[in-house]
Amino acid sequence: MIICSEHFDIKKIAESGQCFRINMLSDDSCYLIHGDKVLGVTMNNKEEIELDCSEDEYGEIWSDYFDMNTDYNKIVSLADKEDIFLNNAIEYGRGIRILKQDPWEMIISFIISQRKSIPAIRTSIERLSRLCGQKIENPYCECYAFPTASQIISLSDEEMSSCGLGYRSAYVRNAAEKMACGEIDVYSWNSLSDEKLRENLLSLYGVGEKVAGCVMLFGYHRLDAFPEDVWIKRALQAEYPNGFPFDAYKGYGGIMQQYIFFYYRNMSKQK
DNA sequence: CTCCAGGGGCGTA
DNA sequence: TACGCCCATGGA
Repeated sequence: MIICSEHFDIKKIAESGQCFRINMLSDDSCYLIHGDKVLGVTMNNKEEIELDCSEDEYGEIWSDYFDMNTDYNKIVSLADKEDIFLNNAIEYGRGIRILKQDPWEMIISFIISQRKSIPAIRTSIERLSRLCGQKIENPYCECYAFPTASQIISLSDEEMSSCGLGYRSAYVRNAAEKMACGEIDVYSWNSLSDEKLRENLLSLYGVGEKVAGCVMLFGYHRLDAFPEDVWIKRALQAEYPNGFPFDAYKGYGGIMQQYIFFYYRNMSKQK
């Protein structure tokens, strides 16, 4: 089916560091893996997006996954008109959305992400899924769902190392053991307050402030979460010597964070 | 408080 | 081909 939005650029979303399972086939075409589904996405032109699914499946799964009920025009219009940097970042990143991804997948993915580049994270997650995830029949690729906790704990240390997890293996195994034995249920954390959710995430071995922030934003859709990695820290230091106006953007600071991250990182790469 | 492991991708020579 | 650089967290 076809959807229309000026805030939907799957390539920018794929490069924005929030999702590691979008595989670009060309500049405007890709497939992505979510749960036990694979979806083909093609950008026919700037504002027309073709999704390879039925209207029913779109309504049941993808509309929510792509967060189509959030009005990005309204949010970006709230940016301070005198903040040239932020307005440039928003214009440059137009099309980025915050996806609603699976909390369990986000916890493990961002534990793996620490001290890794985006391509390296993608490689590790692909290997892990291939090793123990459920195979998904689809017309695009040999695809495997992101593994469950019990699938992960079935792996030997050697198998985990073969995914390039390095010292993160112990973090991943610890979280999977807690989840598999029922000590924690990350899906039930959806109902918690931001503060309690952050506390629970930080209690996991290998999860610090930055990883917790990413999981809150991308796995629990807490739009106030503002994960600060090195790029964001550099951007805020360079562009907001008096501090970023968090209070002015209460309720969607995480969206501003995505625009700033994408813009600043790409500007730095250019030179 | 400071220091540093650890491993894969990437830019540079 | 080879080398240095990047990098989030826990633990010494």
